[in-house]
Amino acid sequence: MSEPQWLSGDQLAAWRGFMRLLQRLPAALESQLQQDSKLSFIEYYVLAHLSDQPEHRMRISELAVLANTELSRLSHMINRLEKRGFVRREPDPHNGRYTQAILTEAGFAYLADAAPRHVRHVLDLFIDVVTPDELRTLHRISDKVLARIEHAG
Amino acid sequence: MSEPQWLSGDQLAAWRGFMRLLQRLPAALESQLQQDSKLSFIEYYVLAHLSDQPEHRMRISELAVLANTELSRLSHMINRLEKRGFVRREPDPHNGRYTQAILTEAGFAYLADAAPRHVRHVLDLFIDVVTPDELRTLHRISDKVLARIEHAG
DNA sequence: TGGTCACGCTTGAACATTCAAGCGTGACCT
DNA sequence: AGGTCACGCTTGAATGTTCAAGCGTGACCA
Repeated sequence: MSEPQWLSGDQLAAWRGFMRLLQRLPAALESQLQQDSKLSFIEYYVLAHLSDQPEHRMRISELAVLANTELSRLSHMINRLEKRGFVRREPDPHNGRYTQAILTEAGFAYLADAAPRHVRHVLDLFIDVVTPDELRTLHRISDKVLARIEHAG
Repeated sequence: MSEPQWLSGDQLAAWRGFMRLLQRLPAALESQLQQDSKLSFIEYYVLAHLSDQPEHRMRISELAVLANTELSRLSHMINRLEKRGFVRREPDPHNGRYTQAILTEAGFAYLADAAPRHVRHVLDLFIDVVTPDELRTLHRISDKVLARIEHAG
């Protein structure tokens, strides 16, 4: 049995290929980030999202949504980033219930150093390999499937 | 800074959408498998690959390649699957250096029970959402990017 | 036959993530 | 003011993964 007969041959082949990509692409990017900057994929994007914010600060729960991660995981992660001096916490001045994560100077500098290599890798492994038309299609697919996932979940 | 300027606006939007998919789709499938069958994505595919083999058995190192995982992780994983009675180990009769993982009857039955729901979910969240043409494009993209990754790594 | 080596796999410790429970703050009601 | 509640976040234990080291087997060579 293995793969029940509800996917056609073509569908199955496409799904398998895509699943492999789902595994490999993030792994490849992680491994570059890890090697060059000792950051996991998600740590990188946490720092990146913070650096996008006006004051380099953001409520932890918002950050969790953007980074697509559970609050608990993010909280542990921020502990580690705090230990490394890249981030610190502060209670939200407007509402003591919230906590803000703030990118430190050191964190910003670290990110600025890591980013070019990471982006180069994204270009090398992905963007440069795909035609603009394929990229558009992929974008459309992503949006549709994501909508389906949100809607189902 | 955050996202350096080496991706155009369109590219960046597409990449972000796709990254989100990269996160969400596996997570959604995992969560279904976990809930319905107490299996992780990768555990499911380890069992599935075994069930594909002639005797429901396979060398652990080959399985690691197919399942896209490190040997060590797989070894720990097989320990757990062994404890659950889904898999057992045997030295390869032809070469004592190798070890085979073998799907037990119970493991096969468990997989057979889990599979339909999983496949249904794959159809629901992914296959049914995408046109045949889009699927073909995605297949092509996957192959190209994977080739690039292998080639680079 | 014995020595060395590469390789497949395992192991245990370090590290990260998940899960369930709990703490503190502010909102709302009386 | 005081009681209750929902929510944001944290915490520690359980679980899973990664990393580095080690064991055993067979290949190769003398």
